[in-house]
Amino acid sequence: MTVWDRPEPPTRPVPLDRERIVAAAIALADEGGLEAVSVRKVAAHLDAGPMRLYRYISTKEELFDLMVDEVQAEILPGEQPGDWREALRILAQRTREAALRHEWLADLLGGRPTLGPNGLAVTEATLAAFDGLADVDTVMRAVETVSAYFIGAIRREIANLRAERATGLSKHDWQRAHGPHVTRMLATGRFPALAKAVYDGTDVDAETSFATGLDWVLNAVAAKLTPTPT
Amino acid sequence: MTVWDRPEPPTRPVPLDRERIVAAAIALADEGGLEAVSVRKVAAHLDAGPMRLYRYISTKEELFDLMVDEVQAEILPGEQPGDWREALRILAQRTREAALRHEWLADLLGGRPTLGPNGLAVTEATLAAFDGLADVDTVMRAVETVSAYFIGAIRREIANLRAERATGLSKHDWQRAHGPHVTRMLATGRFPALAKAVYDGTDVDAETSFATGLDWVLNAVAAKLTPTPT
DNA sequence: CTCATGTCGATACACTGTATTGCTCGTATA
DNA sequence: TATACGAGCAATACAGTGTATCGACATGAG
Repeated sequence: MTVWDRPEPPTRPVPLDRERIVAAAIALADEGGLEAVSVRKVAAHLDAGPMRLYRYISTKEELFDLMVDEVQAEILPGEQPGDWREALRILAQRTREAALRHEWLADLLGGRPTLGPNGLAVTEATLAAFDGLADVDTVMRAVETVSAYFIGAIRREIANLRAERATGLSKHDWQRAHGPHVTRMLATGRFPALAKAVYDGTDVDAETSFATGLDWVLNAVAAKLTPTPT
Repeated sequence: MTVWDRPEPPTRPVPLDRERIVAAAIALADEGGLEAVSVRKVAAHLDAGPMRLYRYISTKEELFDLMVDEVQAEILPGEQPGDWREALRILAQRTREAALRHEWLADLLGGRPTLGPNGLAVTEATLAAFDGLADVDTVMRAVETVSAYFIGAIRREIANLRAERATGLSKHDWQRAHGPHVTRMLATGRFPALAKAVYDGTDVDAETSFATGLDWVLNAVAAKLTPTPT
């Protein structure tokens, strides 16, 4: 029985951990969207059988949770500026940028409570920015309001971006982009305000739109933090 | 060959239209969530073969679009109050109520542009509320900001509601509700601001939280509509 | 060397969205 | 009245999904 007759010893399965799994899932989602993430495909990228992943996650939804938490790490800023306004703005912007890097994030944002370590850290950072500026309840309202705003704004931005892409890369020509349907609807005269907005409105890029709205919301928060004394 | 020997003539398929299809899909989603909506199940509820639906929609995503548009009809208020603030508040509240009736709406809100007739009508109503109060661009920013807020807020509310429900109907006991994990994390001392918020914060019901944030955002909009004269 | 343990791969199941195919039946024409 | 046509439908099929179950097998302990 020479070496040539004996088969090589069975290769041990490549070591695995959540980090690797999540990384593979994120890679798949980054190009192909959330629906490109299937247990089988993730496993294949790791040279593993599909069922093996279920030692690390117990359901596919948990995988999504891990993906979101992983991306939250990208959002955490290194240093917190002293100015609460600046701190909040940075957090919002970084969330937006993360969503632009990982468009699938828009599908998940706000969909489930973020209780992972990084998610909690982001919440902590947000709350910490208000430290000492108001009572706990006001701070809670402020955090909720600001984050509700930017989650909604990010979702819409990504949704529009995809819609534009789907209608063949037309840049900012709303009506032609979304095809004859909207044009026809507007022509019915049943939507005068909308028609005016579409035809007379200035095309403003998504970033400034986001920043403007954010600024408004921060103004609102500021007004509540330092209530105008009688 | 008596009547008794002859089989009844083959029953003509029950007539179908988008309205019926969408209604069936909504019924399924209302109890069971979006994932309970499958082409086969919708068709079965209508005594039809699955493939028949593809005469009315060309993809499942289109079915979702129709569902959203259908629910938007519930949002449209009958009469528009003259006060823009009141008008916006009503639109936001009605959207929230619709989402509470149809929780799956939270999963779809903001996910795609709403170009259906009812969706356009809602946008029209929103824009119309600002008629004559500011230039087109300011109005656009205002509409975007307010709707971004309430979409984000509704999503979070539904997400929390589901999370609570999943952890066994515990009412407002955040830490106990989400199990030992959060408690343990808070005990690490790495999230002081969060811990303070959880332990010292007042439990406020979702509706007032929503209304409060909405009010703040509306304040911000108001400030931009009537800029303080020098 | 043997045995227990825990992990993995294979297999299986119920189900998904949708393309294709050919039948069937109501209608229009000859 | 007989025939051809064409639309709308059901049936079938396919590739893929998430996940339960189970048998084998390598690894560590005794």
